[in-house]
Amino acid sequence: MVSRNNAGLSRERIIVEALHIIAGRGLGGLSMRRLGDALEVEAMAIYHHFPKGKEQLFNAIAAYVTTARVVSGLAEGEGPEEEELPATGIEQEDSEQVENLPWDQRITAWAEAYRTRLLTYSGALSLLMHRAPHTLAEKRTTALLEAALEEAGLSGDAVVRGRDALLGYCLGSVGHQVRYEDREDAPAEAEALARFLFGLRALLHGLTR
Amino acid sequence: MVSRNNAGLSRERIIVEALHIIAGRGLGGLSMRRLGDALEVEAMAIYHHFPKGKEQLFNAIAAYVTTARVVSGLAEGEGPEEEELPATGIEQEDSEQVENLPWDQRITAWAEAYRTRLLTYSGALSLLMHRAPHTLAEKRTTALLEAALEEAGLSGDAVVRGRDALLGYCLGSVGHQVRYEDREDAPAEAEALARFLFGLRALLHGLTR
DNA sequence: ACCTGAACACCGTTCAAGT
DNA sequence: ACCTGAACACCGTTCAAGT
Repeated sequence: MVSRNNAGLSRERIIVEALHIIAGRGLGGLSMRRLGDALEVEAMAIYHHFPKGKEQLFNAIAAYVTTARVVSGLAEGEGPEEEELPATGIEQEDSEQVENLPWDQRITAWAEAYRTRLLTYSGALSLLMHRAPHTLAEKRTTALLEAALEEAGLSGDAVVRGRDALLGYCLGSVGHQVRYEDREDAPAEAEALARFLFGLRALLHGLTR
Repeated sequence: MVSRNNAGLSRERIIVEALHIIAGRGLGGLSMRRLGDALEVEAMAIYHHFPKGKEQLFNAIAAYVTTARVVSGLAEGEGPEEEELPATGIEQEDSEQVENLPWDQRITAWAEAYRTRLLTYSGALSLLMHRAPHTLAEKRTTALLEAALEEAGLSGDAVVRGRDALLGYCLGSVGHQVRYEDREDAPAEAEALARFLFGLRALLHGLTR
């Protein structure tokens, strides 16, 4: 046993460690060799879990970041793949928690959680701009938003357009915040959240009247 | 004269060529060496115009993409720097064209132009997520949006919050569109524009009631 | 099945040198 | 002032080999 073979390598461990490096040194600071070092493994071992290399790892990170289970801090299970995942008890708990609220509170609760998740992994935000992996989480989000908007009285094209407006607003609101957060005139997080909710309420109001 | 020295190198030529490469091969396909080849120059010549290297070039690209003059297809002058640029006649013409419209049409005209610009350079969209260069164009946008919202009756915190909601919505709406455009369920551009305007109208309505 | 280690082509950047 | 060309450290990825 001359090697530092760590035997515990998995897709999720790799993704989590990659996100750790991204958080610390930025997306440009993530290299396969550095990732291997952090995992106490030769860089080439990563290719056994992501045969298509760094691009596939990026896709997996994008899927991971946009998967709801992550935000709950309950990400010890399997990591999300490009393929769909079977539902987990945890995710169902999350949605039941919210199931009996009025439509606008359901959307607001989802939006706040999504925003938190994106902010937590803000270093990976630029990965999301060109990747929309098919995940179960994405389908659930679509269903949640469309059902809520229908409950609010929307129908026809307005449902899918309203849903995209909300998805776009959340993505862009976080993007705008992250974009400006290294500037001297950047608002504190409390004010950033207040602005997010202000715009969200306005959008919801405008969509449903 | 043994070299391929092209003598016409400038910051703007470099930026434009870089955006061309990004459009063709993606952000990851842009390397200093490839950029040098496209400019018919040794890669190291670029460092004379961007002494701090690729990161500085990325910042300049981000500034360029978010500068209004570009969208008019009138970008033959000097490129935007990280520092402010003096106003140009072209930009003034643009704003006068719009100056006498009602506030909501001013915002909508700006938003459509901004969206077009971001879509034109969508390959560089992820560069914007972590860069907010101080440009004259940004100050003008801020002024335009805030003045329009005040004219609509907003005051106090609502002005800056409404302004950020609009900036976030535009960025995110384009981001959401680009994100999904390689998927089979992606809407055509006409529908994408319709969705953008639908959400924008809703947001404007909600902000001002 | 899972990981190593050498190898290859490519990359960003520095620096001394050329004009 | 502006560009070249060699050099260096680092990178992604392939592949044969080890266990």
